[in-house]
Amino acid sequence: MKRKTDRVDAILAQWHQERPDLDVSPMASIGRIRRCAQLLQPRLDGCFEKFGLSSWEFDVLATLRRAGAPHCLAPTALFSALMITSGTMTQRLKGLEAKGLVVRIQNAEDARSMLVQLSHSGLALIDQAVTAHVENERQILSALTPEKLTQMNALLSDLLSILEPE
Amino acid sequence: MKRKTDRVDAILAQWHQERPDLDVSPMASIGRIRRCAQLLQPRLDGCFEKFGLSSWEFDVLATLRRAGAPHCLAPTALFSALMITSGTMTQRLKGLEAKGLVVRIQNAEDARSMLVQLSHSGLALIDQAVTAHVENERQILSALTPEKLTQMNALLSDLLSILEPE
DNA sequence: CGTATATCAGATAGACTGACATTC
DNA sequence: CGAATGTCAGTCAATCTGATATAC
Repeated sequence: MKRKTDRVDAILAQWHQERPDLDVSPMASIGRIRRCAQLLQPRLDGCFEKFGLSSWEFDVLATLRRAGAPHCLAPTALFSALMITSGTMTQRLKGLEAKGLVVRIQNAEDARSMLVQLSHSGLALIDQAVTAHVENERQILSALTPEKLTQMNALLSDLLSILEPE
Repeated sequence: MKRKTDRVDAILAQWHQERPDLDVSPMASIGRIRRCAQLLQPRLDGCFEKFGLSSWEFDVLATLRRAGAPHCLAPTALFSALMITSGTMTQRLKGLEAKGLVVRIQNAEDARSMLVQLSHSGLALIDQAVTAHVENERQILSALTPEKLTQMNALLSDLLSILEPE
């Protein structure tokens, strides 16, 4: 049984026609990963918006939440985890603090460093948002069988191991 | 044989610890797709830069190149294919025209419409860049077996069919 | 002294919206 | 006239860089 063709197939066919000298097969996997991510983004954003959050706001709050009680991390830990620069982190935290979702407290053990902590409302909000987010993701994936998802995870994990800085 | 754990596994473990009430399994697939795309981006950009191109410049030129001789499309066709607004397309074309990579010509069949065409240097550049791009992608994927790539394509294609607007 | 932490100001790149003129 | 095409000006959100102050 042949699978349905998607737009990446159409692009590959065009390249094959125009550049028969090239073996463009690597475009198939990488193109699909990128296109999936691109199409996923607005679907996820739609859920975040219901909680007044943007994607990056969700990321910061979720990172703090995952860290466990007392839900605080230093800015350095945050921007390292989120793969952004320190200056960007400062900007993000300013915004989240203005919304009352995080508070900045002094780090008793190192006066250079701050600790960013989820506020009560920040904690309550991210807990609700994560619940909805996972449900949204579940809904998006509901058309795929558990077996396929398991396979996909294993394969993507292989790729991720290659891509991740060691 | 168990697969190597990646950072997504670590995130899932944190969520399991902190929110045992949630079944976060959908995060595994979607998280990996997004993280792969995120890590892939700079790897691809690095190749484009060798040709003085940004990612979006490459996208526009590649779309024109794939269309086949005479390598011209209307702006409307371009921004639809690239999923951006018309205003953004105008900006992009202005930049590419300034670099001499495309030319704008009148559409003889519809005076409202323009045709954007690859210039000689634009064609030569994108042909070189695509060759290098595919080789770069091939190198990135070289650690995965052809069988795994085939499986991954089939699974991602299933997901893409769900995500793509019909 | 040299390194690490965090912040800030300024610059930048990229995108979007809404108004517009033109043509179908 | 209503719809479509492309352009433009203006705005915006998000990022980065480099300089700075402080503390280890």
